[in-house]
Amino acid sequence: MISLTEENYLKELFNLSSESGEVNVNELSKRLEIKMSTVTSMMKKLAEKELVHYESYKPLKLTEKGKIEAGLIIRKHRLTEMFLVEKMGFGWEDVHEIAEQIEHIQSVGFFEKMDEQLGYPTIDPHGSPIPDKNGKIVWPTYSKLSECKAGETVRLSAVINTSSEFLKFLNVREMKLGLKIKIKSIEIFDKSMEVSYGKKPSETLSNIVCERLLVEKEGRF
Amino acid sequence: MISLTEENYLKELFNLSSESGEVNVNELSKRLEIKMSTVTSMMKKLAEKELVHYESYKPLKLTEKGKIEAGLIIRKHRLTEMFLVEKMGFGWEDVHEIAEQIEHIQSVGFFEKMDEQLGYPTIDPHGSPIPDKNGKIVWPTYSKLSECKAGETVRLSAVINTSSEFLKFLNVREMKLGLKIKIKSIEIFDKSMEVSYGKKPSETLSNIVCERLLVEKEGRF
DNA sequence: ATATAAAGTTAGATTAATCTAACAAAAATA
DNA sequence: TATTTTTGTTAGATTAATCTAACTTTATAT
Repeated sequence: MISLTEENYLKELFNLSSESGEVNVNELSKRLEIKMSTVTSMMKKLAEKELVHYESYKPLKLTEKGKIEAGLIIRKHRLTEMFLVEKMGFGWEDVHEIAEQIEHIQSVGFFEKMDEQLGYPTIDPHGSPIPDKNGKIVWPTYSKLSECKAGETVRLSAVINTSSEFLKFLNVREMKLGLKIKIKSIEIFDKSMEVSYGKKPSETLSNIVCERLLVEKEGRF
Repeated sequence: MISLTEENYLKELFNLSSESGEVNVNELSKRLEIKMSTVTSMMKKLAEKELVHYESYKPLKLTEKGKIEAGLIIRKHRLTEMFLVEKMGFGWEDVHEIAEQIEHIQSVGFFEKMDEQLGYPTIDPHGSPIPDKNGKIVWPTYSKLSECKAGETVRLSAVINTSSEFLKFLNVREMKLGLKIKIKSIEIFDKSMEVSYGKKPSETLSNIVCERLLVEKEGRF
């Protein structure tokens, strides 16, 4: 049995390793807001349970079993977010906090019903892929908007940061997933971008923002 | 702040006192499947927090504050059960276990959305009243079917036991809330009742069952 | 009314999850 | 390379929630 606390460690390990590859105790500690000493002892416990490969002073790694368990928790989180947006009328900026709690509900039927009612979605409201019933996840090949070139037209496919402040920022600018964005020019000095999209003929997006927007390049035709 | 564990004690205290009036440590202990010694120490803790009136060897009583807090938890439980049945397609026999978990979710918006989508319901799928936003509850004046007389026609308004076995028993017999039931006769020996309802011209219900069915007497006309 | 049973309490131990403080290893820098 | 900083570990304490075992109070039954 995996405790709620252990679930949180597994989930953050999973998230951190998809973001930054290698995960160390310090990073995990900061992310969970739990002291390093506590993280170390929890890693030993999770290693006992064969959910984590742990060696002193080495980077942390989930075992295959750990990845699956983490994937299943993230599946519950993302299905919940989708349900909250699609079926309950929440904005994408309000769902994270609730999903953080509902992801720990133990009930196969509950999440199966959500999945079914949503028509078996594969991405959540922020564009992140939803792991399948076996906990497996496939990340589509998105690029950061910040890495695109002037003149390109791209489609907004996901957002990296799901903080409600960032999402509200996007709301104000009428930016949502699926939006077609044209990159008009890039300021070399600060890498800010002048773009057009929807009804907006010209908006400037800072590099900080562009780093957090994932896009797909439009087939040229 | 009230912990999840404390919430469970408050809720069971509330439920037991509406069922049986006075609540003692032993009953609460059995209901929560927690040893009496643990219950005693938790009662002292809840008394510290002014949620329970506690005196050694005396029956347990919620304070006004404790009743409100308990009412708010039960509100979340019953709104959830209603949501699961009405909006997610669960049967009334499957919702208790899930609601036991979701009742602990901390999010005002989540339960407000449920309430709104359900049209501000006042009873849950088992006929129990849903406490209002202030944690206040009003029990309608139901009678037990077992206390009715032969010849009476009554309407099934609530079920006392929400165990999935009992509810499945009712499902098999096509009994659901709102059903009009005619009491044809009562067997004096074991107090079982011969009744008719819906498409069933004659069914026998044991006293055990009749004790768990709450009904409203139909206005005679 | 006294003995027995049931209910309730107290003391002390246990477990999970956390912390602080001291120490050790690894990485960065002078 | 030697020193300093950062990162990681260990040891020991703390808190919440639980338990067992011993004891006490209240209720029940002869």
